[in-house]
Amino acid sequence: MLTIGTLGKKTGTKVQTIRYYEQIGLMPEPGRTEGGQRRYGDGELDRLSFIRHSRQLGFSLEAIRELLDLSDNPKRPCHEADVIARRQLDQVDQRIARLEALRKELKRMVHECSGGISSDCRVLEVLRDHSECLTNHDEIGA
Amino acid sequence: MLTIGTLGKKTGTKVQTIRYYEQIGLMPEPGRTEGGQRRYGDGELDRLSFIRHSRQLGFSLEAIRELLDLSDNPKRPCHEADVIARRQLDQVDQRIARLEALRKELKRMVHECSGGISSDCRVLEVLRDHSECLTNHDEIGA
DNA sequence: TGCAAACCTACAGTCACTTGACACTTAAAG
DNA sequence: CTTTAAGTGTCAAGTGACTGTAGGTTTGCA
Repeated sequence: MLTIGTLGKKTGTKVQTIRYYEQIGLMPEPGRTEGGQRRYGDGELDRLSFIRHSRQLGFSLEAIRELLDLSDNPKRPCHEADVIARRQLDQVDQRIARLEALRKELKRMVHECSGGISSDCRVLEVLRDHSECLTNHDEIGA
Repeated sequence: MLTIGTLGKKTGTKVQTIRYYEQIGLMPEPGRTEGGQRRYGDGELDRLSFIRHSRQLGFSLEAIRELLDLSDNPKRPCHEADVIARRQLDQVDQRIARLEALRKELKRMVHECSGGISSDCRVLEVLRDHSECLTNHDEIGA
C-alpha cells in the first residue's frame, strides 16, 4: 500500500497533480486510512504510469481519457487508439515545422545584432517590421 | 482613425485580445468616440504589430513588455534585447529537440499497430510500459 | 510520548487568451 | 429620418494542466 507521496515519487508526479487527476476523474478514488489518508495499490500505480507516460508524449488529458477507456475495454478495436496516436503524431510534426521556421528567424535576428544602443538594434527592428521576415509564420509558435 | 475591429483585421488579432492587451497594460488606453468606442491611430497599429509579431516568434507577454520598453527607450543598450532573443532561441532549440524524440517514439508506436483488438494494441502497450521507450523523454512534450 | 514529515481540504493563481450574456453605438440602406 | 445589421461596450467566468498557499490533521519512528 503506497502513500500519495510514494506514488508520486515512483511516477514522477507531484502530489497535487495526483489529487487533481482524481478530482477530474482520471484517477479513481483510492482507499483511505482511518485517518483519511489515501492509500494506493498496484492498479493505481499502473494507471498513473500510463497517464504520465502519455502526457510525456504530449497527449491531452482528454485523449488520455479515451486511451484509458480503450485500455480498460480490451475488446474494443485497436484502430481507435491508432487514430488518437496518429492525430498526435500529426500535431507533433506540425509543431516541429513551425518551431524550425521560428528558430531560423530568431537565429538570424540574434546573429545580426551589433551590440550598440537599442535604436540600432536588429532584434527590435525585425520585431517592428514583419516584412523583414524570411518566413511567414502565421500561427503561433508554441 | 481605426476601430478596434479594423485594427484587429490589420494585425490578425481578435478584438477581445486587443482589449485584453489593454487591460494588462501592454496596449495603451486609446481615444474614444462620444459613444465610448475605442479609436486607434498609427502608433497603436505599430505597437500591436510588434506585439503580434513577437508572439508569433514565441515570446511571452512578459518578454514582450521588456522588448517594448527597450523599443520605447532607444538609448538603452541593445544587449538587453539580444539577451531576451537568445533566451527565446535556446527555448526553441530545446523544444525542437524534445519534440523530435517524441516524434520518433510516436512513429514507432503507430507503425507497429496491427489493427486488431485493443488488447493486442502496440500503441496502448507502449503507453503502459515506459521501459519500452527508446528515448527517455523526461520533460513534457509541449 | 514527542515531534517532524507527510498528509488533508479548500481555494487562489498561472498564462494567454476565449466565451458568454446582455446592452449600446455606428454606418449604411431605404 | 428611420431602420437595421454589424460592430462595440463591460463584466464575469471558463480553458488546460497544473502549481501554490493557508491552516489544520495524521503517521511513523526514536
